[in-house]
Amino acid sequence: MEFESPKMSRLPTIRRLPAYLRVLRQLQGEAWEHVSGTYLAEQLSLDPVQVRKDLTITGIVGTPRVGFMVDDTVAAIEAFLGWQNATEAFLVGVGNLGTALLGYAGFERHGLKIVAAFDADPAKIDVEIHGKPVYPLEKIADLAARLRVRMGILTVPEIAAQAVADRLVVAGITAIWNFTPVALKTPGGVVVQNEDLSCGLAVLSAKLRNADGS
Amino acid sequence: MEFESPKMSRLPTIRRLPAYLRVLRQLQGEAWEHVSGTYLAEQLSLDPVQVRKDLTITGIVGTPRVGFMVDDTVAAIEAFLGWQNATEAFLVGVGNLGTALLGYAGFERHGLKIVAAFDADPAKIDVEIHGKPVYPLEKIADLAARLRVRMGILTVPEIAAQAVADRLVVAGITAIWNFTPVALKTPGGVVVQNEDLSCGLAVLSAKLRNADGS
DNA sequence: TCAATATCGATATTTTTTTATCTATTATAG
DNA sequence: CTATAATAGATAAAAAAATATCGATATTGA
Repeated sequence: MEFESPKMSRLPTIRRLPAYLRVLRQLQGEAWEHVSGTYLAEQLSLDPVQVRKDLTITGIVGTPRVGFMVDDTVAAIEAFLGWQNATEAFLVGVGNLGTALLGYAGFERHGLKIVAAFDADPAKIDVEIHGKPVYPLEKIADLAARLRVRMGILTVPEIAAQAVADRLVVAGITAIWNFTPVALKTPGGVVVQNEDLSCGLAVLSAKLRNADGS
Repeated sequence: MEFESPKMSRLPTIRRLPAYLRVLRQLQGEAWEHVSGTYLAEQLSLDPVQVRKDLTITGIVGTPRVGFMVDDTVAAIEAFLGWQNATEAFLVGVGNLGTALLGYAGFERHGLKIVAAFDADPAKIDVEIHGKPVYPLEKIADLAARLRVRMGILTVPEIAAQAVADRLVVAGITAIWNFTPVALKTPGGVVVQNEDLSCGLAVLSAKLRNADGS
């Protein structure tokens, strides 16, 4: 017999949780008490069975003929993702994309708080961008240790990606949100989430070519 | 017996194609003639069998003991994705993220050319951002028809997402790259690719919580 | 109280994706 | 010219995910 690990992978499920959360928060604003999986499914163009199955990963249970308690479900998803209290993060690479992410207020609703940014370009140092201070790369290790920051957001040019990632790892960063297209090599124990825009563009291109190509 | 459609879905495969392309282009720069699936797999931390299987979707064939012709493989992937000649696109919503995307030069290597931007805010109209003109939303339909643009990049605030998407569809746009977290309702025949950052953040959060939580 | 219905949760089935195994081919070395 | 090793490609197996089915339960209205 095999013990059930409290959480197997279920990556597709995890990717859908923020969508549930978004709808649920809106319902909170409208003072709903309960919501059915069927309703969530309709809002998100998903299958009701899939919604219910996804929600089980958080441990929440619904009641027949009633649905799920809205507040409890929000709490369960947030707890599952660790979004109740914000994770502090560094952002490295204050280019177009890095600047945009620094200015995105929505992260705070997603348990993420960017506390400092870093860049190799001296011209960008010591100015604040969207209220966040920008430091030279050399300060990463020192600040990471002092502020106990463990997450890094990587928005540097492709050519610098691996070197900066190495620097983050040395500084004790254990989670990297990688916006470069580079497949980073990191030691075990460091988790990396790749966010390569070209993947999505490829899917869209393929769909488009297939939709009108034939 | 069942006919093989020339391309079944194979979405995960399609998402990996840009990564192969990136490595292959680098090899082109170093004047490699051939490359083995094994080498590509190493570079991208993938399984060699998966690489070979993925590449078959493009129709490219390799030769034993040699591998794949680099130039031919690049051409095959680009042809499969329709990236040989650029698709022209509109971008709607010139906020932080929209501005960043307007400034991203890499799209041109991915068969995408943003030809115009749109925004609801009068203060943003009639200025160029990263060399791209910004027009009011009202001009979408007219310009889409005249320039025969079929792809729209959606970077508006969540609250405006569905309305703007509707406007794009009316204007004849058939492909929407959706950077809002909204599950858009669109008529059949319109392809939508969602690029919700919070999905990736959720995965990273779950991995992180799981890595040190236990 | 009782029947009807909406809804959850569990189980089963199908589909998709990944991984493994095996065979055939071809460049290279002897 | 032959043996060997690296590699593609096909087939099969395993794992993961999506989808369907069914029984149980709680609310509603008669």
